[in-house]
Amino acid sequence: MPTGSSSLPASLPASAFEGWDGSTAQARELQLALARRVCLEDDFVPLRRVAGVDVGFEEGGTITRAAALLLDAESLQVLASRLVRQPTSMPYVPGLLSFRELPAVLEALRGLPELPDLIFSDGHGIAHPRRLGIAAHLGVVTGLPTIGVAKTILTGVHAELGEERGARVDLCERRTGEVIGSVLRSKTRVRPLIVSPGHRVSLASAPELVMRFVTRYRLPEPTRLADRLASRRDEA
DNA sequence: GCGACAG
DNA sequence: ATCTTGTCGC
Repeated sequence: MPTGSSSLPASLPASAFEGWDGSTAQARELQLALARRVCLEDDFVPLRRVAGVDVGFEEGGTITRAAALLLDAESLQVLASRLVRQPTSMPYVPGLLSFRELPAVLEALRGLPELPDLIFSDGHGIAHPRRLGIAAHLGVVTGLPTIGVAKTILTGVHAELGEERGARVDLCERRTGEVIGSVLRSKTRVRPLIVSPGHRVSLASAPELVMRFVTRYRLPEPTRLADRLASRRDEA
C-alpha cells in the first residue's frame, strides 16, 4: 500500500473522530484517548511550506466556512488558498470546538495542492482541559506538525507579562503547575497570544515559530490570512 | 453547588 | 464566531 508517499492532500483521513456516536460524553472520552498520541518533540524540518487554517460562519451560524492557505516558509508568499462551505453540524461547546470545526478544516486542507510541513491553527493545542484543543486534534489525526494560536485563554494561569514585543511567560495548569503553553506578546502593547503545541512541536519551539511568522500584525501571517478569508472580511 | 468557558 | 459606526491612538 502507498504508506510512504504521504505528501498528497488525498492522504488526509476521512474523519477526525472515528466512530463517534455524537454524544458530548463520548467526545470527551475520545479526546482523552487522542491526547495520548500527541507528540511534543520537535519534528517539523525541513520547514518549506506552512499552512494557516481557520473557520468562520454565515447565515446566522448555519453555514460553516473553513479556510486553508499554503505559504512559502521563507518568503511568506501565498502559494495557494482554499475555502470550503458546509452546513454547520453542531453548536459550539466549550472544550469540544474541534468536533464542530475539524470536518470543514480537513476538507479545506484536501483542496491544497500539497500538504504543509507545519500547520498554524486558530484555537489551542494542548492548552486544553483534556490536552486536546483543535490544533492538537488536527495534528494527531493528520499526523502533521501543528501549533495552536488562540486569542484568549481556555484554561490555565500565568505570571505577569512584559509589554514589549517578544515577551513570553509560561501558561500553566492551575492545579498541577504543568506547563501547557505560552502567553506571547507578538506586538508591543497589544493583547498577548496564547500559543501551545499541537503535535510534533515542543513547548519551547511553538512561540519561536509563531514569532518567526509575525510581521506587522498581532497574528502570525498563516493564521491572520486564514482568519481574513474564513471571516469574509475578504473575498474568494 | 457556583463559576468559567477556544471559536 | 457573529451582530455593528465611528472613533481614538500608534
